[in-house]
Amino acid sequence: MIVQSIKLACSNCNLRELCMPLALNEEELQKLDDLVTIRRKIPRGETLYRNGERFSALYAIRTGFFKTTVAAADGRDQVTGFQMAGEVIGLDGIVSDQHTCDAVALEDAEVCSMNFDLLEDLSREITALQRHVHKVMSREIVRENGVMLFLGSMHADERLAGFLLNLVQRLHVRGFSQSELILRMTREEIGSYLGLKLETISRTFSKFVEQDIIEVKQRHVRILNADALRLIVNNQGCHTT
Amino acid sequence: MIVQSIKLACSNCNLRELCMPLALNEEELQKLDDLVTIRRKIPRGETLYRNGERFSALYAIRTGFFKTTVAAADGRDQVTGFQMAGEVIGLDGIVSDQHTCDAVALEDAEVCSMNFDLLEDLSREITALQRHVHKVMSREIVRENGVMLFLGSMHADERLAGFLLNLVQRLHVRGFSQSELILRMTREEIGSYLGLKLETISRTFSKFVEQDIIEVKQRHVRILNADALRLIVNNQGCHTT
DNA sequence: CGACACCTTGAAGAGGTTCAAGAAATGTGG
DNA sequence: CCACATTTCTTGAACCTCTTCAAGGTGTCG
Repeated sequence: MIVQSIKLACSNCNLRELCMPLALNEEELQKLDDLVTIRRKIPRGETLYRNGERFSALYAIRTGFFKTTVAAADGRDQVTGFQMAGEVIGLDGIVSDQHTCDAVALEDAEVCSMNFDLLEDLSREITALQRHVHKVMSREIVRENGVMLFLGSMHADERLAGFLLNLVQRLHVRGFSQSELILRMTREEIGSYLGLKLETISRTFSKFVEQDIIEVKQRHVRILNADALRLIVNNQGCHTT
Repeated sequence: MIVQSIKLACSNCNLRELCMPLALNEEELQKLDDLVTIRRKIPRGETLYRNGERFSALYAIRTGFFKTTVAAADGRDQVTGFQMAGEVIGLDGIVSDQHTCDAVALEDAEVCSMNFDLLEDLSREITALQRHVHKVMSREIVRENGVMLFLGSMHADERLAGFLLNLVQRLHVRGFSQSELILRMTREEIGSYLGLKLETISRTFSKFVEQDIIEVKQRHVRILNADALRLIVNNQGCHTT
């Protein structure tokens, strides 16, 4: 757990548009910079926080890729999300002052730590920041609603197609390709997130490859036919069998 | 859509402990009362809000019972939650100023409408209220994490057992029995929530009845052996087959 | 009382899982 | 830099849970 006291500056951060999309004046930006003072590096495989740990801060991801998981009483666990640069994690800890899931770096990562008490103080002063915090939390609720729809009423190929489209869309917003991506997680982690076994993920990938919808070389995926994926998600992909 | 301008008073509300568990002074309570001025009655079967509708307020449920659903592009829909008195709904609308799910009353209901802009204004003034809003949203995120765990990695009997325990626990907090409950929703709605078909719900109920874990008379359920349900959820109920 | 929505149960079927084996990639230490 | 161990991925075959389809039963409300 490496904590560095490097002075950061939201005002200069190229992720601000994603992370803090606000129209702030000079003074407000300065206060924001004062809030986000600590940067933490999380090597691949290490946790940013764990279930049961005391909650004190939200984290804005600067670089890297995370998964969050919740554990059942008997040890089974479920991936609840994958998070990338510009996204905020740690919201689960607010309600009970304890984190209720684990956040694990899937590649070397760097996060900006935002002390939550200070964030609350500041968001009482800066209306736009208050609104932003509310939107970040609401967005997470809506995202989870979408996952529930996937898990509760979609087939394996629909889930995986939607997953790929979602990933590539988020990467595209960050300036990456619309059609190529590198998976930072294993088949097993994808499976856990989608409520499927790793073998099913592998088979479904193979099926998509056979249909010339994607190319797969290990973690490297190229989308050849995004429309086909969209049709599959919308359950109109039956005739393509 | 019946809107009444009845003057309400949080200060007198017997649900305040659930809905707004705050230590507020006289003046703050008065401001809260000013915020919550509109009460809406929603007859059974009607919607409080719909996907696509403009978002303007959160709703605190005074009486009655709701379900929320999200719809897929092809029409399939998924129940994302059941909400009862003292719970707050509408959080999904904050992020995009539009609701992204439907909220349907499963029995005649009454809600207190809280204009969200005013709520934000007030929560900048009252620290305890700000904190409370954050906790309500975080609680919803954590709840949905739990549902994802259910949907993603549990069997039919585990899901239903967990569902019953959760319902009865929430009812108990509200002063109802720990062992008896009346289901306000159909088997199909339970099934949708749990990612199962209504026949599976029915069969699993029957299985629990045969094992003397519960009694079922239509919507009326009596829990005879809560420990057995807990064992099932924790995946230690195998030997009871 | 009749119409309708809801629930139960059986039998057949499908989608995904489990088990197993081997291949490919990745990392480690000499 | 190569050999070896380990992790990850793919694919096949058998199996199982849940779904689908179907029919009949129960409760409710005008």
